Amino acid sequence: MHILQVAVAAPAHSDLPPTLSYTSERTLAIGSLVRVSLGKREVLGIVWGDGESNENPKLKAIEGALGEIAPLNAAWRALIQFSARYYQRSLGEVALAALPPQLRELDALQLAKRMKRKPKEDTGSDEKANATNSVALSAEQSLAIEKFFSEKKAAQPALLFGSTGSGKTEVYLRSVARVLAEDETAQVLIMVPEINLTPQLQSRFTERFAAEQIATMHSGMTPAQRLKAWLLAHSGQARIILGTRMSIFASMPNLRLIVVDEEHDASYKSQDGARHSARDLAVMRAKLETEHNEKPCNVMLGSATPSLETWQACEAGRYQRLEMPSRIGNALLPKLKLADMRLPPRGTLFAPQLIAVLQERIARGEQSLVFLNRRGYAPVLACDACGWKCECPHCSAYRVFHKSDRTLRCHHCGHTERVPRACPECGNMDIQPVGRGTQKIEEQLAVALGEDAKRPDGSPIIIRRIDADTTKHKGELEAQLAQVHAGDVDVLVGTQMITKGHDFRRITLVAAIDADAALFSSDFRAPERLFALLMQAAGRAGRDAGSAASQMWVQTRHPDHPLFAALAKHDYAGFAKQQLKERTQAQLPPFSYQALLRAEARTQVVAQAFLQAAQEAAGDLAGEQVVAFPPVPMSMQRVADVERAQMLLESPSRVALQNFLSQWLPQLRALRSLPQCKGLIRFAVDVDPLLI
DNA sequence: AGCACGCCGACT
DNA sequence: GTCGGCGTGCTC
Repeated sequence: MHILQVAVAAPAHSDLPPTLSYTSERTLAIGSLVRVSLGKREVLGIVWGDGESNENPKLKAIEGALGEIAPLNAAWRALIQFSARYYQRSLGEVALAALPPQLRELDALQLAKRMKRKPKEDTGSDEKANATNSVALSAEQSLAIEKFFSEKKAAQPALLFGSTGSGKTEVYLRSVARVLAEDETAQVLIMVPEINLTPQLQSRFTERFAAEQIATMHSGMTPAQRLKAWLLAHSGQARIILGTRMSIFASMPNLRLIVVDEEHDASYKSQDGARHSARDLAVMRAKLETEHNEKPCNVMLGSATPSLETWQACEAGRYQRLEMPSRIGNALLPKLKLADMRLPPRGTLFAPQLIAVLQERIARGEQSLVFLNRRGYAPVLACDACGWKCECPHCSAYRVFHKSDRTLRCHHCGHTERVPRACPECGNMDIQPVGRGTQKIEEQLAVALGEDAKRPDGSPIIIRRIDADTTKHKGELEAQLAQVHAGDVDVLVGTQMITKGHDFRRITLVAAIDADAALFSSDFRAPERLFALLMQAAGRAGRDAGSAASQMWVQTRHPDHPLFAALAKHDYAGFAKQQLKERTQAQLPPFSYQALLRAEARTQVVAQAFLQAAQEAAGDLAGEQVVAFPPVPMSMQRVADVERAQMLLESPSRVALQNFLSQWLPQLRALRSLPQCKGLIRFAVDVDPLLI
């Protein structure tokens, strides 16, 4: 009789140990998938070890093994183990969440049927005519690839620092081709921030590697598609895996290369469940794969505006930096123009100079892009007489006025109501939308550009708005983008979603309506994000070599801010240097490490009381290395009638913070029974939070 | 997390 | 008299 240690989907902080012991008639390889009974139900588990465990004589036997599926390998298990430890979640929770949902639900019969079905035979036959590397490489690209494969220490992470349009994608493609050609079993993982925003990257991979099975992984897929993609990767049939942050946990037995495109993008940080950073895990995974396998696994992080964490790692020599400063075809980056918003009267939406240049572009038959670079721009309804605003009854937020169906909607809890005819407080009939939504920007822009504005052929101008509202149905985004590409649109108005991933070759002017909120934000990462956003937006313009006169306009009341000086020179390095200096002085990341403890409760008092008790518990453990700041309400204090508070922990040492958290968190469960914590709903820790 | 057991309000 | 609310407790 064998005793197996099995990881099951136990929640973060139940009293259960990391693995549960079961007996088995026959021995099973570590990493095998098994069905086990847990309480009254049968769940999927992963064999994590086979230690003798004599303390419990009445162990249950495993119900069965999923023998058709190969065991998960040691490198994968090491990644799961690391992630559970680092992000302070239970092993089972992380391990099982990393498997496709359908694998967990399938009963043995269905699964056997699926496995028996012959996987589609490789139609690409033997001539893997993959590398149709027809495009000539620039000198910078060649050098980057050579350095990536030769100069660095094995498995040292590399940053591909290439400006917009420098051809990073081609470097990814060549690197992938090289890894696949060197070893016929090799697998590569390409991660992108949001798959639906990067169809161009996806199609370039499918075209270039037409003979390869490519598995895509993202949250928009159906459960069946996810299972299929997972099996393709796990079995090694798919050698290229293209996916969002979830794909970092895919099982790839022969992983040799990980590419993280737009590595600075915040969507690599999960915002629910185990709040992991897929970018950081990619670096760790490459290291673990190298340690556990015979052949090394490399990791390449690509960005024109890297995260300051990554940049600092290069400065410190921990990462290799591959630089590609030039744009392909010598296309010029647009010239930065600042519209000083202190000059026109307060409340002016568009600077007169901006309107003038927009009219010029229209007259020349060129396209422009106008975007709102901050959230909270949504229009709210307000009463002039008594000052009433359309607050959500369940959240500490205003509901947003949707003109199309005349409703007030809360974007946090979904609460929706018809727009009231009169002010609910004082009965005043004159309630007006305030604030600037994209809808309003679109309307006002039409007014500002004037009715007499005409296209070169004399037809009326067309302004097109693209935002979450106009693209919520499938295919709408693509259809609208196609219109832009076809030249049927003169001015494109939208949120920052349109600055991501799409090339608008005919756009010669990009304008950011209001950059100021980020300049003096309490969030220390706001300038970093603003710089990246504006650089990315600028990259949308002037990709065609012919458009030497393309411009990037930014409206601001602080035109002298150093961020704009760096932006004007497209000088990320200078900007990073200045930011890192500030971060050193303030002892902020990457020069310190942070974690947040968040609490949710019926009342704010209880949420804070719990954190208060947690802070007291931290007292002895924290030592001098870890500072626990006082509890504060979260910036979104109430969502769907749940009050939220949080507490920041900071340490100059990652290890000290880790050690502290792993001792502290188990103690916190006991605090729930304190009288002042009655009504606490849940608490969770966020390691390396992006938003504080 | 599920899924039980367990003790108090409005319904056929 | 039951159906069902969600509070507390357990799962190898």
